[in-house]
Amino acid sequence: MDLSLLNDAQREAVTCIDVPSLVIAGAGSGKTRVLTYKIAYLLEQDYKPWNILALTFTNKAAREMQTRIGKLVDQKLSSALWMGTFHSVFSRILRIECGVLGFTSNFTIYDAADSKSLVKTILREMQLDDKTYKPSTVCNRISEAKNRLIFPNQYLKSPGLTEHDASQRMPAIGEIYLRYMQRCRLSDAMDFDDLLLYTYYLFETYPEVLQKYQDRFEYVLVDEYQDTNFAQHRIVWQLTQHRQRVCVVGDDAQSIYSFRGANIDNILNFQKNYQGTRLFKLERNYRSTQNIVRAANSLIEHNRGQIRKEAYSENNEGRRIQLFNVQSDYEESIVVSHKVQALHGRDHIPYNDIAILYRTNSQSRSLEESLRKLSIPYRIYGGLSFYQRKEIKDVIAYLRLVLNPRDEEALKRIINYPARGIGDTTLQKVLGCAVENATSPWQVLMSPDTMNLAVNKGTLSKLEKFTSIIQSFHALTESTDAYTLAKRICNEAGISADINKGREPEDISRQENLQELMDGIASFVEQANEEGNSVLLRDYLQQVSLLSDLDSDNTDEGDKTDEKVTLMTIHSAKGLEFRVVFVVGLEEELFPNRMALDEGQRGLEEERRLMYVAMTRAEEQLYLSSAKSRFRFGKTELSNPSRFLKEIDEQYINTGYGEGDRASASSSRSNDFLFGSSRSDNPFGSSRSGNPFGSSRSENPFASSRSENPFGSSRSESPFGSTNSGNPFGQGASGRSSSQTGTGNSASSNASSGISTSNLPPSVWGKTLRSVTSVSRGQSNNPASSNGNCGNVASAKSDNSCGNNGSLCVGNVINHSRFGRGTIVLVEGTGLDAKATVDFDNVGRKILLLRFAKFTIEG
DNA sequence: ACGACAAGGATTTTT
DNA sequence: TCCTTGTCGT
Repeated sequence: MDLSLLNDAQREAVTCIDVPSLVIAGAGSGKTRVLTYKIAYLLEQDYKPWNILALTFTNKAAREMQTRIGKLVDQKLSSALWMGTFHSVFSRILRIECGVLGFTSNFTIYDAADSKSLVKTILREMQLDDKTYKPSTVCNRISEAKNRLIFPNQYLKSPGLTEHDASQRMPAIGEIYLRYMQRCRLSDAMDFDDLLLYTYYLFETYPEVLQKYQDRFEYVLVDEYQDTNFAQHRIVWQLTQHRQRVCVVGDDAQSIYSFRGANIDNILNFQKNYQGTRLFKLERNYRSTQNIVRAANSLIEHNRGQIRKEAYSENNEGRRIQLFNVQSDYEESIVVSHKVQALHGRDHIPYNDIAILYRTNSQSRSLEESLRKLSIPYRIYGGLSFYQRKEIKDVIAYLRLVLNPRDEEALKRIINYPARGIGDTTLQKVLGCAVENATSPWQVLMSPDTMNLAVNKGTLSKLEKFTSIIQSFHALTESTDAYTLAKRICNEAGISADINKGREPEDISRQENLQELMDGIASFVEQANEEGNSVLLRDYLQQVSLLSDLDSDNTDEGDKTDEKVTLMTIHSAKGLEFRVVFVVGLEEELFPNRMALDEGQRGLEEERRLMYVAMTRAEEQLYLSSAKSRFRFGKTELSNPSRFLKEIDEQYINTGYGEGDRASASSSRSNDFLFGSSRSDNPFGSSRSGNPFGSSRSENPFASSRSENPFGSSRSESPFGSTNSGNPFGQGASGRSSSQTGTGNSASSNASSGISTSNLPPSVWGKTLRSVTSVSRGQSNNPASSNGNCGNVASAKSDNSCGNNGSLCVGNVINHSRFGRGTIVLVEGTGLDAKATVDFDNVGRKILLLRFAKFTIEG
C-alpha cells in the first residue's frame, strides 16, 4: 500500500495502531481517506477483516468506505469487514443475542412514528391530557433518558429527573417511560434508541457475551465521533476497554446532532477516557478555497469549547463570498435561480456541481418554483421520506405484523385497513383487554374468550377473519421469499385492490409508490439470491427498517449522469461537497432557528456549527442570502439578517449582487443590514432557566448518569422497575427469567428462540433457498424470474457443469444487470450450486450464484 | 362504522 | 400554508 499519497499528519494517524488515536479532522481534510487507509493498513498488518469494526454515521458512508477500501486491498477482504452504522451493526448482534433479553430474533424496530403512536396510546390509557403531555415532548424525554442509559426504574428513582418533570407539570413521565418499555417488550419491538440501550445492557449484564465481541473486535474505528451520544460512547468503551485498540475520527466543529442526543463531550473527553491517546489534527483543507476556509474559521471562532485547530487551505485564494440581501423569500428564489442559470450557461458549471442548502425543508418550495420556471433541473433530498408515505407504511405494517404478530403498532395500523368493519371502539376494547391481561393485542385476538374480550358476534367474526388471514401469511414466513410473500399479501389482503381503484393523480402516485416498494423488495430478493443470502421476509425487514431514503435512493440508476442542482437541508449535506454552494435563508429565527435559540448558548453554538458545515461544503464559490421578509405559517413575516452574517469576517465577503448579474436589477443592494441599527433592540440570547439539557452540567438532570455506571455491578436487580413475575422485563412470553439464567452459555440458550439467519453461511440455507426458488419462479409476475434479457444465462444455468463445458468460462466478460461490466475469474460448483467469482469494473469482486445471476456474456 | 367537513395546530434537523 | 386532528351526520 502506498502511504506516500498521504500528508504527514494523515500518515501518522494511519500508522498509529498501538495506542488509542483521536483524529480531529477539519472539513475537507481527508478524514475518510485516513479511515480507509488506516483500515487497509490494519489489514496489511495482518488484522483479519472480521476482527475490525468500523462504525459510521450513515449506511451510505459505510458503503462508500467499503468500496474505497476494496480498491486499496482485495475486495474479498474489505467485504468481510464489520462495517455499518451503530444501529445496523448492533441490531445484527442483537438479533443473534437477544434471546436472553426476552426478545426474539424477529423483533420489530419501531420508527419514530411508532414510538409517538405508542406514547399516545399510553397517555390515553393513563387518562393524561395530551395537551399538557405533548407526545413529542414525552418521546424526546424518553429518548434522552435512553441515550444516557437511564432505565425506567432509575428514572423514577432519580430526584433530579422527577423533580424536573414535576416542575414542567408532567410528573408522570417516568411512569409513561416504564409502561412504554414494557409495552415494547410485549410487542417484541425495539425503538431506535433501544438498539443501543439493549446492546449496552446486554454487554453489561452478560460478560460472556461481551467477551465474545471484545474478542471478535480487535480494532474498533468510529467515524463522525462528534455525533455519537453517550450510549454509543459507552458501547465503544465496553468493546475496547481492554485492548484500547480504538481510533475515533471527527470534528468537534461539525457536531450538529445534539438534538438527537449527540454529545460533543465524547470527543472532547476522549483523551481523558483513554489514557495515552495520541491526538492527530488534520488541519489542511483540500476542498475549499482559502477565502472559504478563512471565512468559516472566522465564524466558528465565536464558539467556545472547541478543540483548537488551525484549518487552512493551500488552494487558490478564490473569490469572496457573495452576499445577497433581498426583499423576500420570493425574490431570494429568483435571484438564486438566475445565478444558477448564469453559472451553468456562462461559466459552464454542471448543475450537479451546484447545491442550494437551507435550514428547513419548507424552504425548498419557493426555490423549486423558480427553478422550474427557468427549466433548471433539480433534485430534492429529504422531505417526506419514501418510507413515511402512508401507502408504504401500510404495506410495511402488514409485513411487520405477518412476521411478528405481537407488533402492536403494526396491528393498530392495519387492523382496519383496508376497511373491514373493525372500528375504533373495537380496537380500544382489544387494546384495553390486552393491557388488563398484560399481554399483546394479538394474544387477545387469538383467545378472545379467555381474555374476556367483550365484543358482539359480528365483530368477533370480523376479527377472526383478520387473524386467520395474517396467520395464513405467517405460516409462509419460513419458506417463502419476501417478494412472493409481499405480493400475496398485497393481493389477498385487498391492498392492491384498494390502491388500484382510484384514478386521481394522487391515486396514481400511490400506485407508483406501491410499485416502487414492490420493485425494491424484488430487487432485494434478487440480490440476496445472487449473493447466496437468505431471502425471507425477516431478512428484508431487517434492513429496510434501518434504511433512510438518502441511503437507498440516489444510488446509481443513471441518476448520476443526470445533471441536476441539489437541494437539501444542511444536515443532509454533511460530508458532501460541491463546487458552488448557496446557503439561503440567513435570517434570525430561521437560521439560527428559533427553537435552537430557545435552548440558549448551547443551541446557538450548534446552529453556528451548522452554518460552519454549510459554508465548508463549498469548494470554489459560496453564496449566502438573506431576505427581509418571508412567507411563513401562512403569512408574511419580517425578519432580520442572521447574526452569522456579522460574525463572518467582512474581508472575505462581497455584499450585494456582484458582477453585473441580471439579478442585480433588484432594488436592494445596500449593505446596511450588516451594520444597521435594527439589531440592538433584538431580544435574543435569553436562555430559559430550567432547560433540562442545558449546557451547564450541574443543572442537567441526567448528568449523574455520566460519571457512574447506572447499573452498578448487580446483575440481579432489574432496571425496568418492579413488574409481575420474577422476570425483570415484566413479561413472560419468552418463558425465561432472563437475567438470572445468564451465566450459562448464551449462544446455546439463544438457540431456542431462533437464531438470526443472515449471518450463517449460505450452505446452511441451501435447502430453504431451493424451495424458495421453485416458489418464486412459479410466479409469472415476479420480475426476478421473468426477465427476458438473459438468454445466455439460461444456458449457463441449466448446464450442469458450466465450469468446463458450459457457456461460462474464466476470462469471459459479462454485463450484469446491476453490477455492470465484469470479468469471470473463477467458476466453481455444479448444478444449482454453481458459482462464479467476478471482478466488476466498478463495484469490485463479487461471488454470484449462477442460477440467480442476471447477466449477458459479452462477445 | 365511516365518510365528509371544520377547526386547529404546527411547522428543525434523522439513525 | 399545509397537514393532522376532531366532530358531525349518515
